[in-house]
Amino acid sequence: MEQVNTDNTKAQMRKGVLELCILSILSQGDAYPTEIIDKLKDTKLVVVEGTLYPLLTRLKNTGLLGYRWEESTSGPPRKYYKLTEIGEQYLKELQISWEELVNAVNSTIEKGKKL
Amino acid sequence: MEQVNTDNTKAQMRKGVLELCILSILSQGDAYPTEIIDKLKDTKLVVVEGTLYPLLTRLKNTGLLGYRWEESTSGPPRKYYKLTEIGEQYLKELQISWEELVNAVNSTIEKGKKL
DNA sequence: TTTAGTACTATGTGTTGCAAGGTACTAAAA
DNA sequence: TTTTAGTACCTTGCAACACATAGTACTAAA
Repeated sequence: MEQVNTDNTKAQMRKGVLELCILSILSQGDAYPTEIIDKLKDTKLVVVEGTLYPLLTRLKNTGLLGYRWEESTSGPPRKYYKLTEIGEQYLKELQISWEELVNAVNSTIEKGKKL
Repeated sequence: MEQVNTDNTKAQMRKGVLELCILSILSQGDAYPTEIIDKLKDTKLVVVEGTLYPLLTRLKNTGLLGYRWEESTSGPPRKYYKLTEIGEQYLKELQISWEELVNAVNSTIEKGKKL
């Protein structure tokens, strides 16, 4: 018998929506990775470096993000990421997909609650 | 430059929530796999056999589901899955996790839309 | 000159969704 | 009787992803 692992499922649930959240945050203004992690933490979405950095690189390589280096007075230079025009369009698509998913899941849950 | 792949992200978004949806459907009453796929399709969540069967086996092995065989007059026998008591409790937890996720993501999106 | 804090990067692992292919049962058509 | 269509279940192999872990490097204060 395998173990019941709620935490694992919670982690799985977050897959995919991270991309949406990161693009949303960057639509508010440029940000560097550590800043993004803090902002996600504010909304109860805990993401660690090992997750965020590869994801940002992926988004950059697909042309959704650009970046620039900026000096810091309190440590190493920061890599500020910025939403490209393609990224903005893509974000709108993802927002629609997200709404559709929420509706689909909620309608399934609602049907269950009726009985 | 890699390709921008919306479909892939959509698929990723659904990860984890499938478990929630399947348990929700089974909370409405016992069902066999093909039936579950049809019900998910009704709510715009397309799931294929290669996804569902391993998932059902996993849920059974963790004790969240049980099953029984039932004869059919129109084809091979059907494997009816049923939510166990542990499964019902687990479903409640997942529903809470889902609500938390929706709130977290929506608050991130909302902040973006303000600017 | 050592320590603490900040920041970015790389590697390896486990889980998962899915495509593709396969088996087997029933009933109706050829 | 054989073939075809419909239904249903199952397995294998792959690619993507999140994460743990470990490492490098810069600044400032102790």
